[in-house]
Amino acid sequence: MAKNRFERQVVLDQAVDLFWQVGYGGCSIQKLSGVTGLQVGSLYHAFVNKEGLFRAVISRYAEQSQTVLRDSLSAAPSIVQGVARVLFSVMSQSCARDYCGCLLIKTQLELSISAPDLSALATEKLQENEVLYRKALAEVYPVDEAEHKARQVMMAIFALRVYGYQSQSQTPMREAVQALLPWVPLAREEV
Amino acid sequence: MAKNRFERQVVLDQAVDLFWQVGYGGCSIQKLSGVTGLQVGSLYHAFVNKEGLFRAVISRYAEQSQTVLRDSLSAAPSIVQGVARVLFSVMSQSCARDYCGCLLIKTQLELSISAPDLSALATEKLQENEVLYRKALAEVYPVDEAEHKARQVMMAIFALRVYGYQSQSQTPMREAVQALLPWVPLAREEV
DNA sequence: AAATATTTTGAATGATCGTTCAAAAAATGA
DNA sequence: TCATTTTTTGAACGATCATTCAAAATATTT
Repeated sequence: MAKNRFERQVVLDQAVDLFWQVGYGGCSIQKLSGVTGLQVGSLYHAFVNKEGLFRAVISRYAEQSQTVLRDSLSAAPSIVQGVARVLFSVMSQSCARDYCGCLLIKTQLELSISAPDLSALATEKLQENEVLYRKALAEVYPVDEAEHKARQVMMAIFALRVYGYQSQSQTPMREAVQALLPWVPLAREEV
Repeated sequence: MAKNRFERQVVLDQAVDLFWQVGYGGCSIQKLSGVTGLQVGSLYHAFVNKEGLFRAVISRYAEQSQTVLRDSLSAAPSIVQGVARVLFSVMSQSCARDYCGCLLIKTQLELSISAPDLSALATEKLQENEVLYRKALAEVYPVDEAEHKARQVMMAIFALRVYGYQSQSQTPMREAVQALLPWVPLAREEV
């Protein structure tokens, strides 16, 4: 059993970047070959087909962002300050020059008709994020209120991920999020 | 000067549906030929190329949705009730079986890297919608408050357009929007 | 070291892509 | 009606697409 000569995670990260930028339909196996340095046949050997590679890419992306989310929430002095930090992070990403949104949201929208299974996979991963917020918020709120607030946080992030395409600065977004989620301490200097 | 034998608006509406469902990249000229009944050459004669047809499609879609938006806001007994009606409309669309989101949002996300001009066109049209909300709200609020509330409405709609892919029923969305936009009268029976 | 198993190569396949264009059809102006 | 202009046709082009596969290279086992 000869081992792979490439590092699966490195290849996946390169594939994540390309899919993230141009979407599932805009990304060809030949382009992925160019970006990863693997030949076309090797990609098929390792991931079966384009859909298999994309599923691995979605899982990799979701896994990474869930790790970041978990760490951000647990590292903050309080849950709500953790939520505030995550929101700040999303807002600052939106203003970066090479901003290209959220891969899961983009996948959900792009493939809902032409590849419902892949769209549903992205939806599942997003729902796992909502569960993370719910569990964290349940530590300081009653469960039903935590559920509601988690949904509100998800919706605020969705809004930022879309609004980020037209916003140049963070200020209007921060004001808007503060109005939408008044229970999140965005105003304090240290969040 | 021989007249076109097809009706431009009908063809555009058919093209809107296809682009809306499968996106810019997922939509080929040959498929558009099949859907519209026009031959490939006729489409090129009328719209120059795929990008030209897509620009016309985006304008058509935006024009239609702006008309609906304007009418909804002006027909309501008050501005805020008009906003409530629009939000209800978005929520009910999200729960339809053939839901496929908002063409402008999908375009913005899909093409931000591979076709920035087309992505920016979609952004412009969305900003025109925000202006409509702002002008309407300025009739009952101070201009700066109208500006803030218009942005909040846009963000709530963005959130619904994305969250709609995972929500089965309207109730959780209505509760969330009510929490995010407490000044919008969603609770009343007649909005 | 030899035999075996696995991975990597990269050219080739047929399908589909966006686009072109000369010829045919249809509409208009005279 | 006839000449002219415009629209429509639909086959064809090269490029790119997802996928395949036999041969070569490499790793593991014996």
